[in-house]
Order: sequence, then structure tokens, then C-alpha cells
Amino acid sequence: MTISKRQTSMRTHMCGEIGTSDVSQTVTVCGWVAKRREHGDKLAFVDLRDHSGIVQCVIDNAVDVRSEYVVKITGVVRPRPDGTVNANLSTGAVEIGECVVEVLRSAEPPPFPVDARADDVDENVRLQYRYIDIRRERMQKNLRTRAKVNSAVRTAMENQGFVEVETPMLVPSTPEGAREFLVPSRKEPGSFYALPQSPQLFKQLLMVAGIDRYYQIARCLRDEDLRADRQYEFMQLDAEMSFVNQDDVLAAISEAVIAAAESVTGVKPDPIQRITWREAMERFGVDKPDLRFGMELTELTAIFSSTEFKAFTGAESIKGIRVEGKAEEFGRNKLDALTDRAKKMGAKGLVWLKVAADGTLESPVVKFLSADEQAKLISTLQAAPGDLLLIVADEWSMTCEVLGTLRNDLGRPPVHQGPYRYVWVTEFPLFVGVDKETGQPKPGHHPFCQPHPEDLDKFETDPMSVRSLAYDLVLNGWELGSGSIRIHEPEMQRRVFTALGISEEEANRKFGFFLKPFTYGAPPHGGFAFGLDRLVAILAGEENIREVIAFPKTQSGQDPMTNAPTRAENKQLDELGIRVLPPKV
RNA sequence: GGUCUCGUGGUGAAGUUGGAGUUCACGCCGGCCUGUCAAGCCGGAGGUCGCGGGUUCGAGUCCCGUCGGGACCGCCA
Repeated sequence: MTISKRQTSMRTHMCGEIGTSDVSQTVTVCGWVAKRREHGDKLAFVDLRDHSGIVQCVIDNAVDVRSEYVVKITGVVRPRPDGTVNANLSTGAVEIGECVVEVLRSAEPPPFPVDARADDVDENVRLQYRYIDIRRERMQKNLRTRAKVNSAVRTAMENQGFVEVETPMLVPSTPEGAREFLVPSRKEPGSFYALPQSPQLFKQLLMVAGIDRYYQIARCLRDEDLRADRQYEFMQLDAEMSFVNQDDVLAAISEAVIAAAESVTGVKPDPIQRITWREAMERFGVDKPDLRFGMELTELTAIFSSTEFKAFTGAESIKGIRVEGKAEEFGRNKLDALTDRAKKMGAKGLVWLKVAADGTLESPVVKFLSADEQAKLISTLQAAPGDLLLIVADEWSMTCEVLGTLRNDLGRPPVHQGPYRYVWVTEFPLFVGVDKETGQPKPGHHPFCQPHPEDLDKFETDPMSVRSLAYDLVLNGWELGSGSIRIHEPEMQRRVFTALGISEEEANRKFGFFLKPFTYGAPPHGGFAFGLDRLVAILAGEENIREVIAFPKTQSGQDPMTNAPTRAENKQLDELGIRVLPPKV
């Protein structure tokens, strides 16, 4: 039993752990009154709750205890009388009788029921009274799941020789990447620290420093708009290793993720499969594929190589998805909505076809397709009567992205719904897109990422096709985290900066403190970071990371409980040399 | 920055074609009740329908604005 560890001077047992083996023992439990059921002056039932569960206490005299009073009850454990066992309660076979009740603290009635009914309460109210919300079984379970994951991750990393090193929270601002939180310097008015978006620079310097294997359960901060899977501050398992290749990193991180999952679910996940970025885009149209369902993108370009259908002629890439059995369900309105969705993403259009009962195709565009094209379309997509077929013809990346989005819209289950499908996505492109202002390529991951050794010859001639040694870990369509093998040679770093259009002067100004150490002997190294909030949410069966964070912010970045952020006193601002502009009209 | 959506006693909801702050469940307060268990019965209190403006004889309901919550897009190297 775990009871002894939780025994204190005030209690002998936890409420939820009392069972038939304790019968006839005198016990003392402490907790909150979950429910009181009175039957006149001579009998009352009090359900007492602590984080372990609920136990029924039988009171034989009048006592004024109400919802959420904090009480200490001493009594004798006894089996419940025949016919009064409560199968819905883990302690339902027994009760505590002959109770002596001591009220430790009275309480106002709670603003919402402290049980599963509060799942329906406005989240803002739950957050305003988070300390009551957390009394509930769901939140207790979620926070304890989180602790289990943290613990399993730590153990897994320690077992592999990783050393925990804490990196600073007050760091220099690096304008690339996510928007940062700034902290004014009092000693040097006008100067600012930034709160770290990640320990990226420091952990690489720890490799230069010979730590060899670093990890940290690190708080990271990004001042970007919030979402179901994003908070201003979030926790990452951050790790970095020296003298490794990509396989070494993936193996080490997999170990931690698998340990975390097993600690919560009790089931050890299979080895995590891998897919290249290119294949993920080809088959799923996204770089964070959800492998739990089919509806994969099917290549159709060859079929329409000499088509008469103008929308398809000359298209770089034509792909389709088969939405099984949905032909009837999708009337004109829904199809128009899908088309709008595709167009808003930048596609020229969306072609839809329905497979009729006799196996023929029905669509406004079917008259433009030859019999041969129609036959090949049906066979390639393995279409059957009742299916809806969606086709996009555009540039390769547009075709993939649009169909990938439609695939998720039409088929993706809630993120926490089993099974858990982990996947490593490797070989991300080194550069993604072009900066609108400078016309230079933008880094796909970050500018310290090692280019793929097979693509070095294309570096200057065709930079957009250069792959990198960067990789993401994806679970059920959520990006858990990403990492890469880093550049450790200053010459290679210069090449990448040049490709990004960053001059030597600019590089030294922005990253000087980071680049100089690399001239003193940097080992080959690589690392990874994955978001613990997201992993815990999925493992806890939640689809919102706020449910696994004790005190999260709302979508607008506020805390309804503390009212943060609050206005600063003028005195504080004066000391910091800061003046606040009047609000914009 | 944008699209969509929600806002009605402490909580969750309903509120029809614009016709009195109306209704339901839970909670709360008081009473009754010796085996209940999200107890039962009786009684009671509790609301500036988020806020502001407009249309109207009359607005929870229609219109405009605004504030707040949520989902998503942008953004998140």
C-alpha cells in the first residue's frame, strides 16, 4: 500500500484508498465535503473527497458541514449493509462509521459543481476559479499524468547519460523566429532582455563546452497568438548530443517518448516509424501527417498528360483523394464550401466527381474527360459507387497542401482518439519560401541546420531543392517537436548565411556571441526538443493543452484568476525608464 | 490582422412571428425525513438577458458598434 507515504500527523489514510482490507480499523481522513445527504437529526452521509477519491462517512448526529467545507473525520471502517454497495465508487464496498467530525475550515458554496458536471461550465469561469477546478478528478488526473510524463522523461534521459543543465531565462534578444517577450533592464534603461523562445543557442554552446549530452525540461516563451495547442509559455524536453548522427538523436529521443507514453498508458508503443518530408507531402499533403486514417493523396498527373480538360492541362501536379461513401452526403452547398476552402488556400479550383451506382462518374466536368481518363481515374483511386472524388491540379506544393487540408477536414478524428501513431518526419527542406522583403530564401528550421550531405552540390545552383538534416516528431497529426543535426564548421555556416542573404557583418552582429565559440573547437552535434504539454494532452485524452496546464492563459493571453497582465505603476515604469504611449485611436 | 461562433439568476439550458424577466434542471437558504449515494418531499431567495446605441407603441429576440470566451487562418526560424 502507498498509504504510509501519505500519512501525516492529521490523517492515517487517503479517502480513495480505503477498502475492505481496512474493515474494523479506526482511520482518520481529511478532505473536502463533496456531498452531504441528511436524513433527520440522527443520520447523515458525508462524501469526503481528497485527490485520491471519495469515501462515504456515516454521521449519527447533527453536524453542520456543507459543500467544500474542509473537515477531518475519524471513524471505523465497516462493510456497507447489504444492498447499499455503490459500484460507481472505488470505495463503494465500505464506509466509515461512528464518525467524529472536526471542521477545519468552513467554505462558501463553490461557483460550479466540483465534479464531472463542471466539464460543461464556461472555461473562463473554470479558469477564474482554477483552484476549485483542480479539485476535480479530471484535473487531478491530468496534472498527475503530466508529472508521470516528466518523471519518465527524466529517467529515460538520465539512463542514457544525459546531464540536466539549466539555462538562463534572461537572454539576449534574437529577432529571428518567434516574437519574443521583452524584459526591461533597470540598470541600463532602454536595454532589454528577452525571455527564451527555446534554449537553442545555449544548448549548442554546452556541446562546445564538452557536456556531451545535455537535457532540460525547459520553459519556453513565445509571444505569438494562442491556440488549442499553443500557450505563451510551454514546456519542452530539450536535448542536445555530441558526436552523433541523425539516427543517434532519433533513437535517444524515441526512448524518452516511448517511456513517457508507457508510463501513462501502460502500453509500450512500437518503434516509431519514419517518413521523409517529401513522402509525407506526397501522401498526406502535410508535414505533420496523421497516420490514423487513410484517404491518402493519389498521384494522377500521368493520367491527364494529354487531357483536353483545360483546368488540368499543363498542371505540374494533379492529385486526388477518395472520400469513401460520401457522394450522397455532399450536396451542392457542401461541395461549394469545399471549393471555397481550396480557393482560399490559393488553389485555382477544386474538381469533384461522384461515383454513381452504375460505376459511372457524375460531375459538371465529366464531359471534358475522355473515357480512358475516366476509367483510369476510377481504377487508380480504387473508387466505388457512392464515393466522392476530389481532384486538385496546380503546382506540386499547392496541390499537396490543399488536398492535405481537405483530407484532414474530412477524415481526421479528434487528436486524442486512439490509436497513437507516432512518426518521425525527416529530410525537411533547408529553405522554405522566399522572404517577401529581401527576396532571399528563408530557413526551413533555423539557420544552424546542417544541409543534407547529398545535396551540397545543389547549394548554389538550386537552393530550394536542398534537403536538411532536420526532423520532426509527429503524433496523430500534432507536431510534438523538431530537431536537427547542427552546423559545427564555420565555413559551412558562412555558406548558409550567404544563401540566406545574411552578410558577415550582419551575422557577427546578430549571432556573434554564438558564432565565436564555434571557432574554438565545436564537436559535431545535434539535438531535439519536443513539447510536453502536447504529448501529455494527447496521452491524457484531452484535445486542448490548457486542460493539462495548472494555470493557463486564455486565447487573448489573459489569466482570468490573477487578471494578468495588469498595468504597471508609474513608479515602476519611471525606474525602468519606460513611457507608455496613449492607446491608438 | 482576418473568418466563424457563443454571451439569459451561482451553474447549465429553453425562450416560437418582436408582446410583462417567462420557463426547466442543478446549486443556494429554510423546514421535514434513520440507509442515502449527482437522495426524496415542501417552501423560499436570487437576473441591468455582457455593454452602448438604433429601429419600434413595444427588443432577450431585429440592426449597428463594442467588450469578453472559444475554434480556425495569418503568425508560431
